[in-house]
Amino acid sequence: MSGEVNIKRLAQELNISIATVSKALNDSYEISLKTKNRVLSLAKELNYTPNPAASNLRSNKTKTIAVIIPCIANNFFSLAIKGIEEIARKYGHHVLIYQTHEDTEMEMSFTNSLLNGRVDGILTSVSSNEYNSDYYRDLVKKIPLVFFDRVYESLDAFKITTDDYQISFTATEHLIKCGCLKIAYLYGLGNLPAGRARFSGYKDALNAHGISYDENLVLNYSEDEDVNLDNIKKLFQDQYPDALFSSIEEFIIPAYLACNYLQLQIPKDVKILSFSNMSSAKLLNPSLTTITQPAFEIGNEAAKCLFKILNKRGIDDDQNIVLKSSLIKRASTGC
Amino acid sequence: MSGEVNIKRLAQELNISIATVSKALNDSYEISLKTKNRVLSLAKELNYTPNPAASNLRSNKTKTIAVIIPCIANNFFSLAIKGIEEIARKYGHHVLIYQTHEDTEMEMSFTNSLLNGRVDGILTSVSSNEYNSDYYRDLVKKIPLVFFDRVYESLDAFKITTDDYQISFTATEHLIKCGCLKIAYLYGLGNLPAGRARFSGYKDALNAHGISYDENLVLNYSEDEDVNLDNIKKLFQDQYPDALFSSIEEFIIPAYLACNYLQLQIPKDVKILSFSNMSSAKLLNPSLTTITQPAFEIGNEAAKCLFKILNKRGIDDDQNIVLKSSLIKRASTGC
DNA sequence: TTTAATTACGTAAACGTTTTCGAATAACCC
DNA sequence: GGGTTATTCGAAAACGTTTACGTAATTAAA
Repeated sequence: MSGEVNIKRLAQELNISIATVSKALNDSYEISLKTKNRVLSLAKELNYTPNPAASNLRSNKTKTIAVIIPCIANNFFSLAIKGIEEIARKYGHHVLIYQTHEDTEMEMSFTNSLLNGRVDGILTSVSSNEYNSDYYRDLVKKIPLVFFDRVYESLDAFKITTDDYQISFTATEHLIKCGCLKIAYLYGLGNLPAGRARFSGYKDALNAHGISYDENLVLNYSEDEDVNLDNIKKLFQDQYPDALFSSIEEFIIPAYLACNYLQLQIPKDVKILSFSNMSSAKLLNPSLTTITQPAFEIGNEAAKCLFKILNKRGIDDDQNIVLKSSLIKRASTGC
Repeated sequence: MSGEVNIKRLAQELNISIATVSKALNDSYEISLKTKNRVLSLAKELNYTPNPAASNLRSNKTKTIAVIIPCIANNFFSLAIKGIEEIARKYGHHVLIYQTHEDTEMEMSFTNSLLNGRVDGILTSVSSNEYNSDYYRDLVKKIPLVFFDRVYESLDAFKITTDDYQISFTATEHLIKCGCLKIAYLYGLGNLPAGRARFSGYKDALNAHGISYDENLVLNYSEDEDVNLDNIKKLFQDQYPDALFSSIEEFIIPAYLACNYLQLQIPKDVKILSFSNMSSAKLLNPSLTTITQPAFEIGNEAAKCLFKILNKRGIDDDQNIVLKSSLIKRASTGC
């Protein structure tokens, strides 16, 4: 009764050739409706699905895409993946996930392992630890690829990003309007365009309001949580900032802890604002003013873009899609 | 110069047969060290990696595993995936991710799509919406599979779980010791063993301390956030509980919001305790007492278990691994 | 009626590996 | 030196599809 069910078996039981079966399954115009129905119903009865390896080997299509991100345990990326998955399902594609942990070597190693036909295309959000655009300049010629959020600006490639500069400017202005004059900047994302854009928005907003930029108020992110906590404490003790503007979510916890430790009242003594997709931002003590990126939509758009490429449609479309983030004002900035 | 590089090309350039190349690449004992080195170095030079589809088709090995979970944008699952990925990398395997969104139909559909040789094995955390153990009873005979966290108890299969009953008992006792007498239970996970175990721990702890169980204090989870919020408000207005014990993270935000809305002070008027892997639990207002599952380790153990099966080792080992969760006492329970 | 076009299906090659089996050479034993 | 055993490699089949091409039967066009 059983025994592996493959296309040959279907052909035998129906007394037709395997070519006919294959074409019927792929809804080819060469096959009559009658035969198609016979094939389909037997396939269903026997629970037949084509062997992916064989199909892929012959057709050079995998129905699989890869997502390469720094870390999955991050609100932004897990939401983005959710957005990607939704589109992948719609197109019947499978999704491979790779985490680089911000390690450029790993990032390249994963990517290279996908170039032998394992996937049809790649969605990637690059690591912030090194800027190797040479590698990606070659890569985009080899495989359909869409960058999202963490992109390489100079590259002639498809990119989905957000209005980092503008929203950062707006957010800084908000702090200024709330009366802050010494706004510390918690710097993340290294040399990536997103990191630089957020920083520029901050500096330009200061400048536009006649506040001089002070590099002593800028703190760089460390991958060691404890170091960040210590650095923030030190920042408070040395510079007495009246606000913290964090460019990444990872600073939130140490920032709040430092305030607790130093008995600083938020927002009375210091105001806090951060880029974040943390769902509990509204429940923090006090609730946190955030810049929230449309993470799900970014994933969604990136995937849509990739499938456009895979289906050879709209390649002439604009290569850059920029989505808007939103500033959600809450108690941590006071006003 | 270029042109697709495959095993035939390597063979030609080295003037040996493709069989020899293949064996050399797979480190076969039949091949001399000298030839192996020649092959390996040319492969490296040409950036050759075997075509996965061809390899898989012939060998019936995919070097790929699948992870099927309800939702990736959930702290527990994203951490678990991180744990899974770590092991998968160690074994050089790729990881496919599927989200069921608690939809049993989707869950079965995804799973079925993996039975034609797309993956070597599956890690799954089942949906809570329906209890279809018949399906899984058949499934485990067809493909290597390990359940984690959300398992089917009765099944003769590999399962990685946590001490839900015991930790739930302990947590309930903690609330009782803090003086609570009307502890409401926010019920999640439907009919799954984890859901029932957590509930039993709660009830048995009440019983052990001479507190009678009141079903009016039990609230069931709804997938609609607003409904949960309304239900919690209603619960407060009708039953005046002095504590909320939530069996899933999803109740936290509506619970806090309801308290805010009704001007109930935590922990003075009502104490809150919840299962959760939320990293910001310590920053909530007030900080939240949690039962935290070792999510990363669960993923880790589940993956290890799967690779044991795939490598046909230790099949005689115990099929069930139970890890310990921890009760982290914070301000929301007061004492 | 003849010819061309259309429809519906089959034959067989191809995709890039892995693996079985056989063969050739070298090494060893008595 | 005859026979056995290692060692090292190659020829060819196989994995389960897809697809270019051929062909027979039917239909349409002339």
